[in-house]
Amino acid sequence: MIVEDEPSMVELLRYNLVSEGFEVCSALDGEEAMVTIAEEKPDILLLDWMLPKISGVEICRRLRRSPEHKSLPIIMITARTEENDRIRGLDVGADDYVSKPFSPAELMARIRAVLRRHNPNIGADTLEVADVVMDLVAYKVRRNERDLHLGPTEFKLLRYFMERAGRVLTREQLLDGVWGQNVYVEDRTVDVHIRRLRKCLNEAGDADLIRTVRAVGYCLEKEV
Amino acid sequence: MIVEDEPSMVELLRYNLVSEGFEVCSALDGEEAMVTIAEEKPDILLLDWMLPKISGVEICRRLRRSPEHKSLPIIMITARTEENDRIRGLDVGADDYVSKPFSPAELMARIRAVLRRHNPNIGADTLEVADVVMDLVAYKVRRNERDLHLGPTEFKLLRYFMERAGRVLTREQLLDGVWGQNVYVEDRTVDVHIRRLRKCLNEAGDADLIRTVRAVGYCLEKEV
DNA sequence: CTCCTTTTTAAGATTAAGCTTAAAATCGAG
DNA sequence: CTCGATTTTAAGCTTAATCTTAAAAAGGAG
Repeated sequence: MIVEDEPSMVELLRYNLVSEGFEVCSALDGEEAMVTIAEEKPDILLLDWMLPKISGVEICRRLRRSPEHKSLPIIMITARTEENDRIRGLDVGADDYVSKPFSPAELMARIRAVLRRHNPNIGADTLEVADVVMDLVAYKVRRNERDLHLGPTEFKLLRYFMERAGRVLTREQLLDGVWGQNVYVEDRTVDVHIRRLRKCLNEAGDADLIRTVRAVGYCLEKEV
Repeated sequence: MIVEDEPSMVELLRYNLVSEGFEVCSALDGEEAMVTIAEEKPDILLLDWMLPKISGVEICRRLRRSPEHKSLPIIMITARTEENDRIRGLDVGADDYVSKPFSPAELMARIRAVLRRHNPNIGADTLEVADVVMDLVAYKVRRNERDLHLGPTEFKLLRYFMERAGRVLTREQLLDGVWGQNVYVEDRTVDVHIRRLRKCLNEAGDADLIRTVRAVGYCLEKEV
């Protein structure tokens, strides 16, 4: 998520991020940012130091105080190099700082570094849970050196699970996350796709990685 | 529980709360609120300042007077920032105040803060009592490094106990809290589930954590 | 110690949830 | 437009969990 008041900068960043495979959302000022963060639940924040209404510094402070965003990775974008020392001095809890002007390549590198440090799964071009490896660039999934052939929905479903391994997800959450918010399909549909996903994953007689939690939903086990 | 007359606001709040793992109910005006509070017994109230029929302020006052809702946590949602000081001045006994417009993230943070202050167990994603650990995210329970397999009702029952460890709970309270208000089942049914829960908990020959209090109910011991 | 109350236990009936299958509907490539 | 692949729905099947019942055991008062 980009928080930045200058539209041209937003577009520059968005272009670079999207072409690296990220999903991007943005906010133009601090107030909008707080709302959007809650709605979109970003995995990382690119936060401009200077912002209308609530300043970047203030957003950072607020986020660090809130329990569920305490560990949201933040990269601050600051205006001039000379200010850097001062900024780092009055550390507001950002994970990294980048000063304008910066090269997109450098920013991408820093983003990946911060994401990797925080959660090795997000932002990587490959997800790993138990003995399953998902290559997000090649759109391939392997388990135990065996290539799996998944349909589009099974792929998205497995990806959603792998990004949230160890959490029980309700059918409703899965429908929201995998199918989309305003799509109306039956709960039972999830069961069918779970079944297909299981079939592929456990083809070689491996243990079932997807745990059914009766009356709640399903969970991808972190470990075999 | 949300008490708010504007449906779009109710939906926004409900969406955010549900995706954070809360169970949500709501009322559209003060009269309905008083009834629903009695029926649903919420753990916390989000209360709009301005409401048709009985105002939010009045509800707050009434609740604070009533013995069984004296300590029900309340977060007031007020219309404008400028009024805040005045409102806080004529304190009606709410635990916190949030002014519109607010970010859902901020509200969630405040909810968790108020809940934590009131009962450190509710709203947390893991419960610990004696040597039992319940993971509410993964829906797993362990005692002494041993994974327990509980059915849905046993799980909910144990959760209810753990959130109220050390208190004796009547069968009626358990039925209300675990089964729900409008469900009609026999008292004896509780016994059977208690038995099943005990069976799982004490499988490895551990001490019985659930104490029977004759003619009253059951209690989960805080310590072994 | 005895009797009455309450709880525990066990077993069977019922209900609910999830799984499987197949057919209908939809989507997308050629 | 057509065909094949994928997704969705619906129905019946299977299994698990729940509730009830009733008998056995335990607890407490007199």
